[in-house]
Amino acid sequence: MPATQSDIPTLSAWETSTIDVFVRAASLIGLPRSIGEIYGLLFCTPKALSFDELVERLQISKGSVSQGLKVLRQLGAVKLHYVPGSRRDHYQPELSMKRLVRGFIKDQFEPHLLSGSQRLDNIEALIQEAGDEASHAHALSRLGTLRSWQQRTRKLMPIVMAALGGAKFFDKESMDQETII
Amino acid sequence: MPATQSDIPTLSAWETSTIDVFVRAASLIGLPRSIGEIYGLLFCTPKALSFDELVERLQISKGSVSQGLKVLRQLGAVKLHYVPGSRRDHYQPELSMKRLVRGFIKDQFEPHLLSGSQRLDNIEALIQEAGDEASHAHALSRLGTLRSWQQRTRKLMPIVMAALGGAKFFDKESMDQETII
DNA sequence: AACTTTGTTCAAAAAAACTTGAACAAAATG
DNA sequence: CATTTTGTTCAAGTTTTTTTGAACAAAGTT
Repeated sequence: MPATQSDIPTLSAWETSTIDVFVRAASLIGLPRSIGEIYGLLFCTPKALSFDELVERLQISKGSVSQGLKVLRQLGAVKLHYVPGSRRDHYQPELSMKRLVRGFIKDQFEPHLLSGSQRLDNIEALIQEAGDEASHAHALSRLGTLRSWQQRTRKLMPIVMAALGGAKFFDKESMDQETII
Repeated sequence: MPATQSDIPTLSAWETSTIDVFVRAASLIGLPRSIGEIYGLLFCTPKALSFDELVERLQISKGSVSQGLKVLRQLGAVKLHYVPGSRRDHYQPELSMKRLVRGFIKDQFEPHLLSGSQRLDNIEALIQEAGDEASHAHALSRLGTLRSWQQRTRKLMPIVMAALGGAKFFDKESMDQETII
């Protein structure tokens, strides 16, 4: 008894529009369309969706779904949801903006900041061994600017997270939306 | 007397590495390599550079430099610098992190947020006219989440700008780096 | 006015990013 | 253990983005 519950229900108008919002958002942060589609459909759907349901409803290839889910898991943007009686993995979207942002920063931003530090040290060495003494001062000054930017970016992250975690703390005007923390 | 001061001085090692940092940064925020190169070279150089100097030193086409400078001007990331006795435009980099970030947000981020509002209103309409009454509640709940995210993003921007404008206000530990505001 | 300098535009070429689908691995089932 | 189910991998194909360079416009020179 296969119990095939797959009618491949087509996407409704509001689902299509909502997915479109996520496709645009994905592209804004440099993620491919397919990832926006996957997250978008999970976001629209009340119950957890399986791999196959994503393939069928979005009409994209298994390869895209597999890779897309991999990235989304890594970002912490989707969670595995165990469904009793099914062998398939089921996925649900992470709905906490704070966690979504943290995942993105940790995965896509911080690594660049870190590797940046080493690069700047390397640049300092290159300036030292350069022949032209006259321009050392300027080069070192600019390197200082770069280091200052990097430091300030690092300090910004906790502030952003704090603002998302308890907006109350920073903004007395709006203790209203407790929906999603 | 043409006074041609163009030796096409080749890029030094530290300049190449520094430009590389900006190429990576550009790619991180979704801007093409050539824009990172242009800003990077301006950043490295003590004096303002002309269009031609950018073409020659970076060895990229006039088209790329023209388009790249256009975007950088729009972002407020480079400033025109008048050089007496020269008919050419000369450019200098914006060195204020706060202004750079503000330019980026204003130009690349806010437009999406704005158009987003209209899209969400449109989605609400689509939900209303949908046939399936049962799922209205869920759809509207998710729309609420989207609106909350949008609102929180909007509130985040001023906080970020404030943190960059006077980090003093948020972080008592570091009243040290007054270099670039 | 003819010529030169300076920079922009845009169609075509090149490069990069994304998607597909078939082959493959891993694990459950009969 | 053979078979089916479920999902991953990756080379090849497709699409999108970026770069190039030649034609063009605008303004300054002589």
